[in-house]
Amino acid sequence: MTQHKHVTLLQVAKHAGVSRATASLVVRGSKNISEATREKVLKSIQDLGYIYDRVAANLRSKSSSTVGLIIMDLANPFYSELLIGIHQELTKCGQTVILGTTFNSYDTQSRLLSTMLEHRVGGIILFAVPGSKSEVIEQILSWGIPVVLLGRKVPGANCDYVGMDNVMGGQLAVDHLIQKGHRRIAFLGGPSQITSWQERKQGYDNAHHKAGINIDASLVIEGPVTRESGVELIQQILRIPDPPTAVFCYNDIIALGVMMKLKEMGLVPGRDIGIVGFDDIPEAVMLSPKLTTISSFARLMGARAATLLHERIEGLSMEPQRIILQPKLIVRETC
Amino acid sequence: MTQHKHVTLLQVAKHAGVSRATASLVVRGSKNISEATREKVLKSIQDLGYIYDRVAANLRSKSSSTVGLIIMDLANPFYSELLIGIHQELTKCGQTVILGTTFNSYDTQSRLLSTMLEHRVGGIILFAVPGSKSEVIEQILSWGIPVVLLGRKVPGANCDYVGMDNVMGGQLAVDHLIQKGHRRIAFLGGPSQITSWQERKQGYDNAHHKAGINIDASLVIEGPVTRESGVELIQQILRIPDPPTAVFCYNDIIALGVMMKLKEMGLVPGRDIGIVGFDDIPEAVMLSPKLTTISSFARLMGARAATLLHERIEGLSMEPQRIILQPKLIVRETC
DNA sequence: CTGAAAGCGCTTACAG
DNA sequence: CTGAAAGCGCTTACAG
Repeated sequence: MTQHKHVTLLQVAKHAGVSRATASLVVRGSKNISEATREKVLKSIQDLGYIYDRVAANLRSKSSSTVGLIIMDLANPFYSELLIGIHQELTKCGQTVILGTTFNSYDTQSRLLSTMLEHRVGGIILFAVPGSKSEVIEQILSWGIPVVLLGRKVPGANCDYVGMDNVMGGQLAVDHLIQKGHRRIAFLGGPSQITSWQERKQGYDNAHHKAGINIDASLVIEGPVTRESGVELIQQILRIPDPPTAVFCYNDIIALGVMMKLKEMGLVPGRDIGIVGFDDIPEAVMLSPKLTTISSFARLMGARAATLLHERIEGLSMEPQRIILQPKLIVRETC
Repeated sequence: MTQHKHVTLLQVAKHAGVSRATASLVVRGSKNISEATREKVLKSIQDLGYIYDRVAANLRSKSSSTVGLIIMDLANPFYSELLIGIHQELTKCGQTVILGTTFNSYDTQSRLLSTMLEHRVGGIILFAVPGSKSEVIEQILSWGIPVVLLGRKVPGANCDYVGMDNVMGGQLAVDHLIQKGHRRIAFLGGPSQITSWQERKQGYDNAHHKAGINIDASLVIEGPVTRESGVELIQQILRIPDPPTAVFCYNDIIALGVMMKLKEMGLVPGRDIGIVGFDDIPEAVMLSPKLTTISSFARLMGARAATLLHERIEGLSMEPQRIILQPKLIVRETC
């Protein structure tokens, strides 16, 4: 039963009294093998404790059964949700996931990309770091390895993209705040170099224009995507001469920090100050008051990216796709 | 610059005017290569757009640069934290992580283990599903592939284990509740088949015995590890004739559900009913009132497991280790 | 279904 | 450092 030395397919074949080619067909689940032969081989595999070497098989057949996934930061539940969606979908089609996290570092991303290419992944799902170059993407594509960009576009890169309508999301959020009577609305947090920030800001602008409200640039402050940054930014914005009556946060993580600090200051979100987040992470509903936010359907987004990548790997040659999910305003208690 | 066909090491060698063996030494960073030769080869690699094929190299040299990681559920921040710790540590030593999630399904775990073995991982970190058999572990070990068990022991399996002192954790939690004057303390949630549940329950028992309080079996209800389960269980336990005045939750996820429901019922955790959780997930501090809990140092636990696995892979042959982290009571606002 | 041969891209081992 | 050969474990292609 237990076997200490490495068992190869040839040994299995000998044990079963068939040829190596036949054994190979059996492990790959070929149709043109008689039931009797299949059973003989499977029994030998059991008896010898044989493990199929997918790595060797991939080398010979020039195929791959792995997919690289590069995201920013597991600590943000938004990415966990994304990962869940991707992982579920990819596992369904027999792909194994190689994981990498960049923590927003360009160098880390470069290193991860190299590592994954060296491991001969069949494709890559990339949540790109700010400042990513389209040349890098194009180069990978030119090697025949499909790339699906997730959440953030890379300007100039002509490849598949799955993301959401951030402009619309920003607009929905700010429309709602305006409709609730707010006129001075801050936009807090997030790095302004990335497209999703720019797009949400665009939505913020659009909503103001539509309502005929002038934008006060001092109400827009960027920052890293952490709770700490939220804590910091809300203090900063409340110190200005004419502070905002409501805040649109770049995402829920920022909103978490903002709310923590507000409660500490004795202010009640939703009563004393309006707040809208972005992403609808599971935590949003656990806060009190519950966070009003824009859902970005992270799991679905992940699943879509996985499906798209899988189609590419299967060689369905179509034009680069752009899948843009529509955001949804989830009104809860903070506005 | 850009290259459409697969470039091999032999082509690089020819381009650089050296032998294949020399080129191989360069890509592996060997010391006994002159600086001039190294530069020539590196230039050719650049010019041709060569990608080192780690898969082929691993096949030939019978080594591996990947590690398999099997956990339950990414949606629980406890596992995200674990993953962060593991991932950071493993990346440091040049290992690539292959990820799998079981969602508590034995079959899924079996499938993931097979897949990882077929991918020739150098080792496996396993957060074992309830009901895992020690034979399976022993078999993998017998193939020379180290396994580190994380968080949950598998009875009978003689291999490395990194976890925490759950008995002590349970005891700390319940000691604290007793010291705060509670006498009827519920233990809610978690699957009783897994060792960590049994150990926390043991701690619960110990604290009661130490204080000379009888245990009322009707105060202990198990259940799945979800917020929904927390919501359900707190309702159930408050309906009994003589309800508890405090609750020790199997973990913070359960506590989250419990607190949500209590607040909905108009009860204030910490004032009307005492609550202690387990794990100290980042959310614990974001709740209001903030959750008193037992920290299980997830990131550290992950890092320790990764280091241990790495040592094993390096072939440091020592007795199977048991690393048991000490839990810590974090007193906040719910008790 | 079998059998013998070649090859995937690399490393190993060795004589020079 | 070079060069030629063998081999890691598999698949491919083909004649039988």
